[in-house]
Amino acid sequence: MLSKKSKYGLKAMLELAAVDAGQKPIQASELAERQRLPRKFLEAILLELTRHGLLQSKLGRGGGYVLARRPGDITVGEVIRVLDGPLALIPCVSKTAYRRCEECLDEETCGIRLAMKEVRDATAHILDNTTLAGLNARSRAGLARRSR
Amino acid sequence: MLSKKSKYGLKAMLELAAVDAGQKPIQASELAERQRLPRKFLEAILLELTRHGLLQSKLGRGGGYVLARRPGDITVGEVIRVLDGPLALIPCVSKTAYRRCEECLDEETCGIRLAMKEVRDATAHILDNTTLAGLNARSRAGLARRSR
DNA sequence: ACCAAATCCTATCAATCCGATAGACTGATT
DNA sequence: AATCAGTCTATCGGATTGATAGGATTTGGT
Repeated sequence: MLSKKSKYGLKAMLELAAVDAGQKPIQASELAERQRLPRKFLEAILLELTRHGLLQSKLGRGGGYVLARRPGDITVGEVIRVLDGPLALIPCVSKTAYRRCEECLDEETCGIRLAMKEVRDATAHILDNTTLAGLNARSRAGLARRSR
Repeated sequence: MLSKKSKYGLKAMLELAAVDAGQKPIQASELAERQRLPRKFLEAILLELTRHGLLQSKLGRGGGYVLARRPGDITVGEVIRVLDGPLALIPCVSKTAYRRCEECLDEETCGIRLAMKEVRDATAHILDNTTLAGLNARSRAGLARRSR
């Protein structure tokens, strides 16, 4: 399951991407309100995203958060990896955080591993090619279609 | 993450599929030993798989477990759904167990939902087309390649 | 009839993670 | 100085996870 942490983090990032005048920072409280997210929890999430270089923060009055890169250059995969860890369903097929499965008798011929590798590759392919900008564009397209 | 429950369950199912004379039941203790899995925990898992009709059990002495269908007719997706629940990463894109995301403002235009739907479709496509027999065949193929 | 072997069932457990909140501190702006 | 907003630490209840214990029940062998 995708944790609420990732969900909330993505919502905030998408919101920031949608505004994207690229300049004036938006406060955590503002983001929380717009998306109806628990303020304090969101703060912790934004902090983590900042530490990992996906957001830039500005302290003090008039401060807040801005995307560290352009919305077309930040992928959903990145955000999820920061907040939830590796995409792979089992550690032995993770590219970013490989670990052996301790109870596995023979990794090379493990059937489960074969299946999970396929899943992880497909997932990574999708999420690493889905950018914030791209998602927002598709959202807007859906909205337009509905109101016709 | 794939839980150990699913992992252990799949290992046991694959082992049963590999034997597959289709007749003599294999005991939980036997399966646990061959795959080095905690016996009691595995028992509970096998029980659950039986309840959901993926295994057939035989009580009493000489009892044990047999696959309920042929190994080519049981998919990895089925097993995981029984033991871990829906494949979808968020409930609002699950086909087998749809539920609304309560904090979502507008499901139709939710960007996260769009991305997660793609992932769930790709995952389901893979896992629902991967059978126990198929996996075992690929394992054997890998083994043969190695020993050349 | 009896015993042994096996599944089935219930209860419980420690450990971990998840979602969330509180409060103090630091830095920037006016 | 006052205020605003991010940063840090600590803590919390609750749920889930992985696992074990102990017994009840069914079956086959002798």
